[in-house]
Amino acid sequence: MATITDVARVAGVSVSTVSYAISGARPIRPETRERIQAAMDTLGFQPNAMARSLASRRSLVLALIYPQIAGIGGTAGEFVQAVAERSKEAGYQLVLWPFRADQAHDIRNLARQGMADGVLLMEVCLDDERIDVLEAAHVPYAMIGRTRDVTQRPSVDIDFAATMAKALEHLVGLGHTHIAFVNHSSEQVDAGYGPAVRTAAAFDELMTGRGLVPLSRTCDDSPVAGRAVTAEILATDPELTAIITMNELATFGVYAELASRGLAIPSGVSVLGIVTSPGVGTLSYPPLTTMHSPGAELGRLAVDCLLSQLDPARTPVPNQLIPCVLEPGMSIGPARTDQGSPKRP
Amino acid sequence: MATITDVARVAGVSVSTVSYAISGARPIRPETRERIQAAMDTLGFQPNAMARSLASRRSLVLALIYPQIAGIGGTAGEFVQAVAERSKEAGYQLVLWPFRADQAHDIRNLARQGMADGVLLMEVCLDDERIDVLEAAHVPYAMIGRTRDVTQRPSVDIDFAATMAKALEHLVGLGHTHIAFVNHSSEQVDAGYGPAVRTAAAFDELMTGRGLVPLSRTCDDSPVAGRAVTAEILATDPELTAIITMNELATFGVYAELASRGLAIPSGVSVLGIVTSPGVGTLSYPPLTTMHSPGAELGRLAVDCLLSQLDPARTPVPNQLIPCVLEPGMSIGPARTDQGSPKRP
DNA sequence: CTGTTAGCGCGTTCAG
DNA sequence: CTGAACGCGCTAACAG
Repeated sequence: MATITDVARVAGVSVSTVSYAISGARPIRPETRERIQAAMDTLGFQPNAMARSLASRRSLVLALIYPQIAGIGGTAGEFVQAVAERSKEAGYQLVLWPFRADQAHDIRNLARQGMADGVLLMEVCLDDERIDVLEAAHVPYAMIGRTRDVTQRPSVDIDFAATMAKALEHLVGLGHTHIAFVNHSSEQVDAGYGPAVRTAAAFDELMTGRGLVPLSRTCDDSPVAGRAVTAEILATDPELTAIITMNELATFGVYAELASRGLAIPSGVSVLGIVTSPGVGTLSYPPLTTMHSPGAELGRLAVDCLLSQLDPARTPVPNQLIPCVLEPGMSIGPARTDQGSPKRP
Repeated sequence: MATITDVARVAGVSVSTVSYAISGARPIRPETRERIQAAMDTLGFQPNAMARSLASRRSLVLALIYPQIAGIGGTAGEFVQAVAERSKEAGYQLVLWPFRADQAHDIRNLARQGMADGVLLMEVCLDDERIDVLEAAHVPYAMIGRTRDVTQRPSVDIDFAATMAKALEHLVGLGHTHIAFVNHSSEQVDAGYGPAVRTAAAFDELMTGRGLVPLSRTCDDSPVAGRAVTAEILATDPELTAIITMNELATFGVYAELASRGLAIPSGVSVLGIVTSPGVGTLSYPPLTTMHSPGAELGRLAVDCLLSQLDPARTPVPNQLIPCVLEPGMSIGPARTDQGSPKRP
């Protein structure tokens, strides 16, 4: 493996000249630069990443801390992909740190080893000890999600309130007044999982604000649980005409339960999946109308947000909230009026 | 940030003693060891990863080269997760290198920078130039998938032939003789994408071997394409009673097309999804019977396979082929005999 | 515009 | 069992 010293010798210059030719941190005479380039080419020189990092005190590596990449839909996958690609564009590598939210100290210790210049946190909870630990250790970070206090901590997130507002506007505009919301599991709500908490809060507030009765339910992330909660919802409000789900797996159960009861979509009940991965709508029949997460955009923004802290020269990236994007399907229609249609048992 | 020198000073020993206490490469008197440990604790010492790598010439980092993590189902996500966790267990970090298969030289150059000790290749093609480039550069690697020549190159893979054999055995045992296979897209077949090529070959051979007529079709990865190919298949063989799909997105289209024709599953047509992600079966109604990819197991094995090359002391991991695992659903039944049932138009 | 050189923090010989 | 010292390959003063 050729070193910078080899290049310098072959090119007939000093090592610092080679170093500066590579970094461009100081002007080099074109003629010299060409000799150096030729030497690098013939030697197949590639700068040693470790030596470079040790000397410069910058690893050019970002760490992505995540609890769970797998799972249906690939929202997380899409996000990870965007993060990796944006990092590469910016000249950084991305390492994966599979830590749970309660392993804040392991994260801190790893960060202290200088392997990464900054960390990206996914799935931030309302009260997230990782944030405190990272701030105490002066580790640059950016989070996807938000803690409870919406202070000026670096973050990007989905605008859950705006997403719910758009969802309700759409449905109410079609005459729906009896609308249910199927959330993530109660465990996730209790754990302070931001999306679950914020969206439920927005649903309650917006429904009440419109003089409507919010029917909100938590639901385990599974089709089976989705079926059960649908049955329970229909029993609770026989007038129900629309269901908003924020639980992809459960949504398949919602479809199944409605089908087994002979309730057509959308003529019997309209269904709207929010905060979904792109494309999941097409997996159902009739195609589910969705508002999908802007995963790729969030990924890019998160990287930019973190990089703007690492390099003050970069234009700072403000905290951004991005609403989900409506992806029309065929699962939403006007509210059923029940005129002449058989009552459900 | 405390360094090893600080620890040595506080503990009243030399730096090399601290180093050996950490690595355990040479015996240290218990008393001394304790003083060192105490010093490390009070200083919150964490060894600098870059300095360590530079001196030891080992980065303790593995690189995962992937073309596409996103996509429905999360097979890739499950795999990535397993790789990251196994790496961590083994004391390695995992970096993501988002390169396409045709960027072999970029991969080589990155590897030469010494950022990673070895690379993992996903989605290997039958003729994969990355393998040649990596071997020429003496970069340790392990691949998920196989090249055309099944030589002793380090790899782990799904046993597509065995998977198809089990699938056919199951269906034929239930009386099915008119069986179709829905593959990935023709682009992927033409590109030499291993799973598509090997499984199709196995289908043809096994069907013919049983004296049956193989009806094999490529299909774009989308529900729409799945619908179209299902219609075409049914027109081609009106006696068809079973469909094997290796295309998750298309499978949703298969279901939709069958439903729209009033063909019940499984009484009209049985459907078996192979090489799926775990859990997708439950997304359909009736639940799809699947044979899901052993993604997590493959991930762990791939890491072990690579590590066994980096550290000759490890027990070598042989190339392994793992068949998919049957996950019973409700989409398979005995073959329809057509006695008394209305003929399709 | 270019060269010299002192570190960056740690691993690992070689002496003791 | 312990310590001193060199080197890993490169960056970034400082000196011309």
